Amino acid sequence: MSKYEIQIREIVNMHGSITVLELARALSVSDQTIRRVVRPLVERGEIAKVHGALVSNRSPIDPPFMSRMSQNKAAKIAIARSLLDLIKDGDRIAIDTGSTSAFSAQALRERRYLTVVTNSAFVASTLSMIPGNNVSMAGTQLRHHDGASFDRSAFEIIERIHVDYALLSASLVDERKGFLVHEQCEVDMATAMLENSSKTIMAVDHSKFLPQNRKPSLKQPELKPGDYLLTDKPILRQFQHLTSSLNVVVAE
Amino acid sequence: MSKYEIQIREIVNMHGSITVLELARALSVSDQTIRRVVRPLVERGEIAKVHGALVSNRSPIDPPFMSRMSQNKAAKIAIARSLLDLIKDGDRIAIDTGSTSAFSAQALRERRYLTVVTNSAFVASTLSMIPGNNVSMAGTQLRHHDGASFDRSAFEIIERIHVDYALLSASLVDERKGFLVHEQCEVDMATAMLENSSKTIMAVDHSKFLPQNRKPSLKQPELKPGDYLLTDKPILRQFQHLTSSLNVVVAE
DNA sequence: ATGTTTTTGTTGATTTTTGTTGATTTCAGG
DNA sequence: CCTGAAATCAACAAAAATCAACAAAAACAT
Repeated sequence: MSKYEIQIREIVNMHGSITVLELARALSVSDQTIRRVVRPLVERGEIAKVHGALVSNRSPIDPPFMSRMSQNKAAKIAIARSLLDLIKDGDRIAIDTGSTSAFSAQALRERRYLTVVTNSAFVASTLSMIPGNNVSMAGTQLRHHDGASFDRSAFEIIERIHVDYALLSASLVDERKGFLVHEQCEVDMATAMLENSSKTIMAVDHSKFLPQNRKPSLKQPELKPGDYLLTDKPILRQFQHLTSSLNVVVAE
Repeated sequence: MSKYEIQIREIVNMHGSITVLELARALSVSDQTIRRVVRPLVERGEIAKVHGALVSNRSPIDPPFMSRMSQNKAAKIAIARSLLDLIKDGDRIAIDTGSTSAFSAQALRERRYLTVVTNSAFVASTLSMIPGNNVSMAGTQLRHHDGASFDRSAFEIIERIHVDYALLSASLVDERKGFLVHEQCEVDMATAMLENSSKTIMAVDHSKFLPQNRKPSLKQPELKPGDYLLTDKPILRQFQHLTSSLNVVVAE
């Protein structure tokens, strides 16, 4: 491993795309050196190379958020549309971060006079443009991978506004432990939303019921009897004990 | 894959549609090169092509409000792109609301490690997805017509973060009174941003120099000598006294 | 110090990309 | 259906990027 490796990765990712010659000048070495150092990086797939330039494979075009958004797109859109059966004009709703929520926000553009509170800048931006809506963005500093906020002010605002529904999501549904996510701040946010809403809507597409490579371990707050579970395929037997007290809505 | 691919996708998506020749000029290459680079993109379906132009096939999911603010789109895009000459990787910038700012945010996706503070949910959402950026959303309750916030917390956050540049806009440039907007809260926000930045960039397309049906009456804060004025046509004689102490940048 | 190993820069041959020219196609309007 | 302007395509020459090989420099161990 060369001493330039870290710098090169950093610079390439920072620029998105840069020519070998520019990089050579930046590090004051010859272009040939850059080529040599870069070769193993390319082989390992850490950065991509085309004739004329090195390009970061962390493409700014479709950042992680949007790419996550496109996984199981059809299912998420179906779920988002079935949400429209629950949410009526004038309802008040808290919406969490996540790709399903992003699609839900798109769908909810059909509704009017919504009161929305969310910690996702994308959701806030989408729904704030609708005339008649009253949208509050909770939080200040935004995470770069999904444009969501989890700072103290985010919680203060969630806790200040009481809503009819909290729209939550999860990364994995575990047979024994229930709805799981990756980060504690997400649990905290879900808890705050749940506590300040009359009913909770948990939206998880069927892929969340399948085993995953990156396993989340943190448990979402307990749903109340009568809360909703939105999904896109019938609940398998081994999960039914989790959903027996819930209103299960299967989209499609 | 060519080294221009990322830029081409970005520009095409930003414009919605653009001719091959315009794109060639934007990247300072020949039209033939564009055609060659674009061919595989079209084959892969990443952008669409018709006789005469390249058109973005992005789902309506992506630019929710870009279409609504399509007045003088070309001019605003030109201004946004010329902003890239001023703003470098790692700069700190405050961005106000408005369509020019929205286009600027799109353009600034090319930059990395920006510190951004804005009261526009759209700008915040757009730039927060870029890896390395540090984006703060100022404010909570969002106006429905532009997704911007002007509540007390918005000002508190603007005043807490000092930046290199404040990117401001105006609704009309008046020969005698200078840069005008419709609402007092916009003036207040502009003032707060200006006071907490080293340099101010005022971005107004040429249509703002023409008489308008709905006349704004409130005066934006005074620019400092050495501040920037970005526009898309040369300044007419009768306005030159307003801009004499400024760095005027005419896009295109 | 000395010899060995590794890294780096230089050179010229090779490959890829780019710009230019002119022929061909497409489109809009009579 | 025809015509002129604009867009596109094909082909070739020029420019730029890449690669391979070798020599110089630096780092290392003894």
